[in-house]
Amino acid sequence: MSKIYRVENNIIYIIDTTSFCIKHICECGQLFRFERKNEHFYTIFSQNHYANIKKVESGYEIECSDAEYFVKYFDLDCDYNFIKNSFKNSIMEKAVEYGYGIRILKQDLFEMIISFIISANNNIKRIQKTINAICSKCGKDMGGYYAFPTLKRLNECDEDFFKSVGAGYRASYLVDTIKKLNSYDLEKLKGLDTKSARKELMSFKGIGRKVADCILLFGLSRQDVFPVDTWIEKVYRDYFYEGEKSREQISEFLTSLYKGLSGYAQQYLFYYKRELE
DNA sequence: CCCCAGGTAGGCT
DNA sequence: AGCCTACATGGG
Repeated sequence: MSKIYRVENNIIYIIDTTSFCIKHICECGQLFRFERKNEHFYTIFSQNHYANIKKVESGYEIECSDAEYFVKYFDLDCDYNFIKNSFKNSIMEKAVEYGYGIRILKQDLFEMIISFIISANNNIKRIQKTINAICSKCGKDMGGYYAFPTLKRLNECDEDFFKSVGAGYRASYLVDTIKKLNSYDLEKLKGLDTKSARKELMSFKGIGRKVADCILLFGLSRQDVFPVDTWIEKVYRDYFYEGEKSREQISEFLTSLYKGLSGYAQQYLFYYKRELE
């Protein structure tokens, strides 16, 4: 496998697009802070960084605040062709063909915790709106865009504030979890096995099995998880059905099928199902 | 009026 | 352990 990118003057050039499509990356539900300017130009915000991703004839040009950060963020050294080729059943082959350019982003852990608490029983449009409002009101002004707020800054926000930006009944969960995070070392999660880390995450308000699995996948790069939401429940019913199961049981079942590649499989299936409905 | 959206918490058996 | 329901808010 040869590199799919090179870096020059803090610009990342994607030179192999067989497993890189910015539409797929942005619209498979892993990321809430992005702007689609047009078919060929997206902007992504992560933590206190930005990236402008432009489609060009030879691939993509990524002009950004920190090339090193985004090489890691886009998981550019991972061989997605190998991953895609390891899925053998017909539904996965269709899903991979459809979302060929998906990559699982390596996002900021704290940002994932706050974002996915907001995501519960919510729709993507409103999740994006709420998170953007939190950034513009509490995030550092980076000159043209806002950073995701720090824990210290969010600690000053009360329940009424989170309701005012559209968090709804999740506002109290946010306040409670932010308060607990003040005396919690998130770094220690990185040293735990997936089950233990999940158990830790689920001790916070607003984090159940599904939200925990999203945080594990997108914030801690754990691939042995299979977040089950309404869409994956439909996927189970339509393509994997073997009797009634709870969402947790579906997650355990699909993880037992896809093992260390579960997270990837989940994203291809989520994107496929959601785009086709 | 209903149901749904990347579900979870709290209360009940 | 499982099952039930309320939960803010906006859209179809």
